[in-house]
Amino acid sequence: MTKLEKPHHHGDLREALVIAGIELMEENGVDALTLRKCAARAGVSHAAPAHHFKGIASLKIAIMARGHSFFATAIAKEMTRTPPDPMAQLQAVCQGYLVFANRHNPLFQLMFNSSNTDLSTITPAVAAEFLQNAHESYGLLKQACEPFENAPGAANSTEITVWSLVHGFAMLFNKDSSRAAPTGPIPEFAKILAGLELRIKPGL
Amino acid sequence: MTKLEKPHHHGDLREALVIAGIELMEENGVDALTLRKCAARAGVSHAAPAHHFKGIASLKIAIMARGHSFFATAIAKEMTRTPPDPMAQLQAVCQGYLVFANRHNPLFQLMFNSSNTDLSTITPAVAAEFLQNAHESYGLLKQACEPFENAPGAANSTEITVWSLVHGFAMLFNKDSSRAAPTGPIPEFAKILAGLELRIKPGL
DNA sequence: TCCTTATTTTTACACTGTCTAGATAGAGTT
DNA sequence: AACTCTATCTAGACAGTGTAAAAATAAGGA
Repeated sequence: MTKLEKPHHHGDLREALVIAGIELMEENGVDALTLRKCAARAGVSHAAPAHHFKGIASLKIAIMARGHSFFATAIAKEMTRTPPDPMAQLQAVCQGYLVFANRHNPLFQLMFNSSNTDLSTITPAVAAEFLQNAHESYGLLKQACEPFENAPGAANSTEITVWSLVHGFAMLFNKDSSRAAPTGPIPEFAKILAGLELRIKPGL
Repeated sequence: MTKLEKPHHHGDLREALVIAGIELMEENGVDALTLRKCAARAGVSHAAPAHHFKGIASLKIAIMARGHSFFATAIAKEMTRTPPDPMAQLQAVCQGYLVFANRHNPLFQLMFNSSNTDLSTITPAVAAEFLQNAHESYGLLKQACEPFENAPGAANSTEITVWSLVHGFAMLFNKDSSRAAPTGPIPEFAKILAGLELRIKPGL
């Protein structure tokens, strides 16, 4: 069979389904993500995905894994174009975090919606990929927190604090959250982060 | 007609649907919330809810409003049983926040899932009730932040900081979040909050 | 070539949200 | 009391969804 004819096999249906899902969400929001629509967009029957993903939950995890990969890339890019000052680096991580949450809002919502994060019924390989990619972005933040002091008796308090802070800020005060502040203008996150008055570890 | 016979009218179907929805979620998670199941549990046909809510989105908003009411109550209760020291009060607010997020996790997830927060197609009265109740809990947090200094040039930085912090912490580090820390044990939130080193306003 | 496996389609089913038309109850109004 | 009018509810239908099973097709090796 020549390459010009349409083969029965798709070639890389798995990849096509992930891409289709991301596109559907970017175009029409989280709820537009549907197994059948993904299949249709990939040019394949609605039951075809079953051979690559155990079900819609499994496909969602795969999409979330891809999202976390983009996420880590976005944060890393922001870091590389920032001078190696500790505070500037940490600001860059948060900047990347918030920019991604804005630019890929539906994907971001999916990634951090805990009702999708039931890995128990998922193909182990897909679950593993998701966890690894998710840890990647956290590693960048952890690394950026390294130079700063922690609270006494909590070796990781800074990273927990900053992660909670930036994540909560992204969830609550991004564009389109109708619940947002009954309390005047929202400060820039950079100012919020500076308000933590983090201290460089002695001897650095 | 005597009160003993079953009337054609339900009596308070609207209320019954809200309760049914909350019960369904508490029993089987967020995804168990379904228009038809709510109707069934309220002992009514699947089309009956249409007269009280424009659709499932509208019912969800009503449930979220009820949730925010419980939420504010839980926070207020925690405040009243705490001595009127500013820092203790703020800790109490966060304690109430996190306890609620744990004890009513599906409801909490629903309340803060922005994909449900499209008020544009909703009955205005339902939307208004939701916004009012949502602002109630925020008011308590704002009030507890009142005694503390804000960052220069941001009159509300403390409340934004604390709200982001506690909300992010609740989302990321509650039980069952499979993405949680690749980084050792999670500190108590009280320690995290104390780490902010908030200062009482001069003259208080 | 034949067999085996991987991939996809077809068909079917239960469940969901929504819409329509019709039935019934409740509350006036005259 | 009879009549209307409105609110509420039921019954039925429809398109879309996820999932499962069986049949068809392609790909690759023996």
